[in-house]
Amino acid sequence: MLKFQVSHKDISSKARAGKIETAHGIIETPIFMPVGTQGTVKAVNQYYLKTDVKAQIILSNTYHLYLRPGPEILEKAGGLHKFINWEGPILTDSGGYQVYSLSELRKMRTGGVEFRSHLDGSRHLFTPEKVIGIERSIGSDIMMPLDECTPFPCDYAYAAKSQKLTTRWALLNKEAFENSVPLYGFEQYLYGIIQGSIYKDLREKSARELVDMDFDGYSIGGLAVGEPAEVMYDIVDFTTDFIPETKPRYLMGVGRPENILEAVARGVDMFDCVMPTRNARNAYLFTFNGILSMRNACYKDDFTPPDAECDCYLCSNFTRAYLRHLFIAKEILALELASIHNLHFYLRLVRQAREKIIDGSFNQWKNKIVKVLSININSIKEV
RNA sequence: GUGAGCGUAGCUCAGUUUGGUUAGAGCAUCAGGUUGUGGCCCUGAGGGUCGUGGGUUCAAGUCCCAUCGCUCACC
Repeated sequence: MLKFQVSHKDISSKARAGKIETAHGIIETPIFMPVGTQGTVKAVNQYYLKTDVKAQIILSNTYHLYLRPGPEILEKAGGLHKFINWEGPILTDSGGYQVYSLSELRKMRTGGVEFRSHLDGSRHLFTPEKVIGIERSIGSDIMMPLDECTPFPCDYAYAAKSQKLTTRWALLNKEAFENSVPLYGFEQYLYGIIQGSIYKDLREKSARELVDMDFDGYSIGGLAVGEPAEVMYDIVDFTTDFIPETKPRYLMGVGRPENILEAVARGVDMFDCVMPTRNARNAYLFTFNGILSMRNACYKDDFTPPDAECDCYLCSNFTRAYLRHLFIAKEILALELASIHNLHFYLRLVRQAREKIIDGSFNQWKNKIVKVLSININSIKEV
């Protein structure tokens, strides 16, 4: 069983601070996991990931790694950690999200999902057993089971049917997990993914069924797919009550900085999202004073750091004018610098959240900071 | 000098044959978006004396004349 210890609880919210112990290190929660779909956090090398971003765990993707480079290569390499030279923990998503996001290419079957590769059109079948096998080849510390991520909006009948399917698959995932062994000499763990769209009775049913199966942790999936943020918060708040306090809770694919803080307040411990890295590649910087859109012309001759209060590699060495120039010129360095900054920001955000939980001031701090996080700094300048 | 071709948005060009709503596209510029990631993609905006001048016509980017500029070929 995965070791997880909750050390502090916030008084005025459901926020908690804890530690997850894996073979590749301890993860202090709440935590944000940078997304490295194909065995690389896009545009950020492992050195900066460790030293500047201070990532404690990264996420990778079973679907993408299965198609390329393939499980055989990963096994020959001695697992993903060795292959990519990342010593810290790794969590793998199962491909359940790709079932949703690449939905034109797939067909749901009772036993699994049949899909066509987005790379070459070849046909493949993912079953719970197969996915666990691939995740054994990858050697991720924390594995996600195959699930179905429902879209939004999603009618009740489909959500109910899908939730039932995800639960059935969860059982098969668990069996496959228990009937297989790690390939690289260290323990791997398996979470359960709670589905049920925006319907509370389905969320409760899903949570209860999965908790009965006793997973190492519990993910909340199928959110942040287009529903209003308030609906997401409400479902998260409702769902975390059904997850044992002694298990880590992971809100998949979330989100904006303010989404993360609101979810921490509702009892979530783990997050991942493409936003800091994808938006970085689109010149969108997060800061504790708001958002900077670095392509904006107003930064053409702004020779101040992107965020004067940030000590990341970008902000302690370069100016807004230079970064804007790099983006306009489509230089690779722009993507790297902005990605480092945004990840640095996200990890600093959850680290601060943890500190505030520990010293008992989380909720007030959260309410104050959420207000400024989504402000566009450029629009303030013009007012 | 002679002949031919070309001048339409910042750039590259459609549209001219057969005159007919408010002259378009791609790129660029400017501004938004992006939630278990394809640097992709999506949305919106600004930008035009159709080289210039005259003529024909109800109507000209389109037809006619002149003129200026550029390119190529030949002297």
